[in-house]
This record gives sequence, structure tokens and C-alpha cells, in this order.
Amino acid sequence: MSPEGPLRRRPLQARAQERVERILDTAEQVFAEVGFGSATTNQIAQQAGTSIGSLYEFFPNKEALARALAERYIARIAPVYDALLVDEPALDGGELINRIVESLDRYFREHPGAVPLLNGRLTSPELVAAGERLQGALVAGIDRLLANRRPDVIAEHRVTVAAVIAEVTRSMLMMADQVPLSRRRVIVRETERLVVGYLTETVGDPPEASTVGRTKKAPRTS
Amino acid sequence: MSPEGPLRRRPLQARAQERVERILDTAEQVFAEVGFGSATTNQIAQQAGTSIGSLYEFFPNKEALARALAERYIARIAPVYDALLVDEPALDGGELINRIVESLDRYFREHPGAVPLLNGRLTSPELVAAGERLQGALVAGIDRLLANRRPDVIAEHRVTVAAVIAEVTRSMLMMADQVPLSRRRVIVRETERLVVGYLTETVGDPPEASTVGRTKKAPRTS
DNA sequence: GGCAAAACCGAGTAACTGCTCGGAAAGTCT
DNA sequence: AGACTTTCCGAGCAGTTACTCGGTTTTGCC
Repeated sequence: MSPEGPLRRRPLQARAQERVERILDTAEQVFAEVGFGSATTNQIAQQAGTSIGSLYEFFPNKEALARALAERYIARIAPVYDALLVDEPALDGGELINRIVESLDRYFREHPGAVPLLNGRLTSPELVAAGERLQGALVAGIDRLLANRRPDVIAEHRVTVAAVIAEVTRSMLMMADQVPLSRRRVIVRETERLVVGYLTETVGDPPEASTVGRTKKAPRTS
Repeated sequence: MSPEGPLRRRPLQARAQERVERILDTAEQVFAEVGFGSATTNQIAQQAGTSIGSLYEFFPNKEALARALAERYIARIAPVYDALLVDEPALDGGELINRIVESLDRYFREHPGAVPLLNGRLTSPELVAAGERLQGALVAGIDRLLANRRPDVIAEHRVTVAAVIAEVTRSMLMMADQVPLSRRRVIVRETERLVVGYLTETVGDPPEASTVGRTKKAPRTS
């Protein structure tokens, strides 16, 4: 689709590869700080401890920086998403939710660089698109899990529920990322409650394994 | 706090006032499209059908555009928030939630210009700060409502719950804003379910009016 | 060591940016 | 109409930006 790849020339030597990584790290940070538009390539190069010449040796232009950054994000995070979204029959619904939410939280805690991709504050269209693709993968994965566990729910409703869960999880985790660590745990737990409560309310699915006798129906809101 | 107001000179004649409004409208649009950093004052002026000279006649600099925009947002939306957050004893919990969510949704539908303030995609620090102030008001308001209705919940937990509800509502409404109108209604209804389900799960509060005898406690998860 | 390819550098350039300024035009008042 | 204020304009200035290019240094290989 894109006329040219993000890299003008592929770095062959280890030194150059490290340099490219360092440039991307810095770009990530600077973009997050001042936005894509206000970020300057000169500053990025300098802050990365290299020269603009070297930067442009590998990246054809400023936008390519964002594109390469997006690709790096996706490459790093995609496996995590995939692993997250395989069903594990041993777990009940609530435990499954806990696993998903907490795994995502742990990932973002350990890789804070991936946060900007989902917090919506990005300005480069490339990065925004990458974030949306990722979120789409999360929706699809949750939808698959739901289909597995709740074949009775009709597909149309199911995809809505999946989208809601994905969005809420994303938004809450981004919120958790902006508070001190002690509070972060609280928010993560609230996220789990939120999703569980929502599922109970919509799909009538209690987090416990099977029906325990409580036959409370979801309210008819017509 | 701010050394100078956002306007260099206040427009006195009607023509000038309209011009200022048109400049702000355009700035809003351009900021949303390309971000604050990449937006150029020349382009904003031209797209607003005026000249840079006129733009700088009223706005001392580019940042002042963002500041004025933020003030306009706040001035427009604050009354809505205030009206939203007064308790109405006639309504039960679920109805109250519905009122809040649907009023907010209606406001954003009728005033799409206010959306950027809360969707997090803004780049100017001024606008981000304004959005956060607004969100803070929502949290405080919900907290007040909760305190009214549920004096048994301890304050610390209550403010957490309020923050979660505010964040989730915000995030869902922003999501609703990006889909076609028919789907939008669906998302709004899901938002209500989400909040109701969450309240049931955490505070043990059913949307119905008062205690009906069920003394189910909030789950002890520690 | 010799040599070619890869990597690195940073002063320089063309283009663009935010913003000014002097003057023309439109509005208001008497 | 005349005088004064407000509004409008856009060429142009000083500073900045993305990006180039010629040359130097480093690396890999014989």
C-alpha cells in the first residue's frame, strides 16, 4: 500500500541497528511530549546522541519515523495480544477477564513505550491507524472468546459487547497508567469489576463457573 | 494565573465578533485534523476566509487560539454539566444514570465542536488542561450524587467509583461519536448498562429505588 | 595493510513559520 | 461631511524546519 517502506536503507552493522533503535526510542518520547507536529527531527537526532545526517541516512523523512515507530509497536505487542486471546477452558469467565486485564496491565507497566499507541493522544495519522488496528484485534479476539463461551448470544449483539469490553478495558488501563502505582492496582481491579458487571448485566453471565441458582434476569429496558 | 488573556483586543463590532468566532471554528477544525503543532496560523486564517493580519489583530499568538478555544468550550459546556449533576429525588438510580448519559450524549450530538475537548486527541496543553478540568468536574459531581444516595459507602471508595464512572462514560461517548447514528444509540444504551452493572457489582446498588430486602454485600476480593 | 562498502557527521539551503507593521477600508458619532 | 476609531489586509521579516551533500571515519574482508 505505502509507496516506500519506512526505512531508506536497512542498517546492516550492529552499531547502526542500535542507533536506529535509539532514534526510535527518542522519537517516541519526543512525539509523546510535544506531539508529532511540534517535534523537530534535529532535536530528535541530538537527543538520541547522533546527527541529523545519520537520522536521514535511515529515515527518508519525518513521517517515516512515525511509520517505523508504528511498525515496531505492532511487532512488539501483537504476540502478546494473540497469546491473551486464546481460550483456556480451565478458567471461568471472571478468571478469564482477570487474566486479560491483568496481562494487558502488566504489559503496559513493563513496556511503557507502548502506551502512547492506545491512549489516543497521538498526532501522527500513521500511529493513530496502528493503534486502531491493534484495538480492532482486541475486539476480534474478545468476540471469539465470547462466541466460544456463549454461543447463544446472537452475533450482532456479541460484537457490540466485545467492542464495549475492549474500549472500556483500553480506556481504564490508560487511566491506570496515569496514576501512582498503588492506585494503579485499584484501577485495574475496578476494571475487572466493571467488565464482570457489564457481562452480568448484558449477557446475564455471572463470573462464577456455572449457574448457582440465582435466576435474576437482565432488566428489560425496551 | 495567566499573564495575559487570550484576546489581544476585544472585538466590538458585530462583524469582528463573527470573524473571531469563525477563526475559532476553523482553528478547532484544523487542530483536530493535523494537531496543534502542525497547524499553521496562516492556513487557519485563510481557511476562515480572513487574513493573518486580522487573526493577529485579536489573538496575540498561536497558543492564545488554543486558550480562547478552551475558554469557549468551558463556557459552553459548564452549565450543561452543572444542570446534569443536581440530584433529583424522584428518579431512581438507573433513571439518574440514564439521564446523565443521555444528556451528555445529546449535548455532544448537538454540539460536535465540543467533542475534541474530551476525546483526548488534542495536542495543545491548554486544551488538554481544559478537558481535564471538565472531567474533574464530572467526577466531583458524580461523587456528590453518590454521597447523597449512598452515604454508607466510605469516601475513599466512593471517589474511585465516581472516577471510574466518569471515565467510562467519557470514553464510551467518544466511541459513540465515531459511529453512524443508528449504532450510536446502541452504544449509548450499552453505556448505561455498563454503569448500572458496575454499580451493582461494586456498591451493591441496584438501579431500583430503595432497598428491597436483598442484603447482598459487595464481594470481598482481597 | 589495502580497499570498498557502510556508517557517520554537521554546516548549509530552500522553504516555511509565527508574527509585525503601515496603510487602506469600513463603521460610528457629531 | 468630517473626524476619529475599529477593522481589515497581506507583503515581508526574523527565525526555524525538514532535509541534502560532500567529506570523514569505521567496519568487514582479502
